[in-house]
Amino acid sequence: MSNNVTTTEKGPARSRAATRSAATPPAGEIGLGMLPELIGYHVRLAQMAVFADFERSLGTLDLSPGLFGLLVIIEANPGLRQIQLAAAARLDRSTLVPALDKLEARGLVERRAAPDDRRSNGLFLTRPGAGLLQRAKAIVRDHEQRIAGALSAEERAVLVRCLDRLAPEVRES
Amino acid sequence: MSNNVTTTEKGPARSRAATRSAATPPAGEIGLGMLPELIGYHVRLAQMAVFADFERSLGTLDLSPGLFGLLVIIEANPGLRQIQLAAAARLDRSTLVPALDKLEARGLVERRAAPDDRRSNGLFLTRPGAGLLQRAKAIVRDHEQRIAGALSAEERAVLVRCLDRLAPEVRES
DNA sequence: TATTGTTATACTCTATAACTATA
DNA sequence: TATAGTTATAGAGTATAACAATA
Repeated sequence: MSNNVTTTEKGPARSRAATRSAATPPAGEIGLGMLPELIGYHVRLAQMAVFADFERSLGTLDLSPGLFGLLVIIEANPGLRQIQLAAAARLDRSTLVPALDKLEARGLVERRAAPDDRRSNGLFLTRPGAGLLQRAKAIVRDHEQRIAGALSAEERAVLVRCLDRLAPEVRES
Repeated sequence: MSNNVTTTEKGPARSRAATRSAATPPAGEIGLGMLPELIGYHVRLAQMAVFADFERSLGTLDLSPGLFGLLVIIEANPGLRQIQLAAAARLDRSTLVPALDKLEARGLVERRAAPDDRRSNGLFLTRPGAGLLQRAKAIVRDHEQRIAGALSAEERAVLVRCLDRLAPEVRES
């Protein structure tokens, strides 16, 4: 099996690549080789497209996808310690610090000294933080409908189940 | 509808969150709020897991996923111009320069002055570059089997088709 | 004037290692 | 000794703006 130069496998033999070995491949006919056969390639493109919409949507509130995720987790777990939040968000604890600094500087999140262990901080949403998050969640639900609008509820469920089954060995964490 | 603190929606009311407002949520019970309802969340986790395996696999050859993709596209389109490669790889042309510098410094890729337009370079794999790419492709095929091994051929096809239908509006490029 | 490749620069996200204050 | 948070630092990966050579 040789590589496809174009995406189509069959069809009449085009003018051979060798015929124009030093020439420029015509625009619009640039092949991607084996890349479209790789699931990771499609996952990456989907990620880029979904995140572009996500970022543009939340940009209204000056929130990144990452900061939004932190707010959601803090809301679901009031009093969470930084190290626990880092684990839940799959970040290093040092990565979390500047992110929380931003949220705290904007008055959305509060670090309260933990009563039982003075090394730790308990994390809480402030009232403005909770309010902003409610608006953000509404925006994110709109985003979700926009990006997945072409898929039925069943297709979405299948998609998520397939995604969750990818690279199981890497996920033992 | 209030937010779920844990992932489970129903079930007997647990000790109220208010009861331990300043306490630490027990480890292993950290909820993720609405995040698991978002397709983008699962896409991102899958991306991270797949890329981790991809990077580890190709690391053997000191190749990143990005550099591998460039080699594949050049192989499929000998003589490609940098601006065309940038478009195919969805990179800015300025981003491509240091990547090609790396590949050229390792003797894997050659920039040849284009005969018809002296502003442009035609890109070609060297013989060692083509050889390395063959080995890389074999590694990547193994990687593909490893990450998608839990999915049938049909499931993989469904997954890819669903992924390609996400965020269609953002993809008009 | 417009385009190709390049350079300088900067921004985001992330991690590692070392420090501090507690435990 | 070990852990929670912090700091300093660095490395990918990406982009924008400006420049030289060429069209």
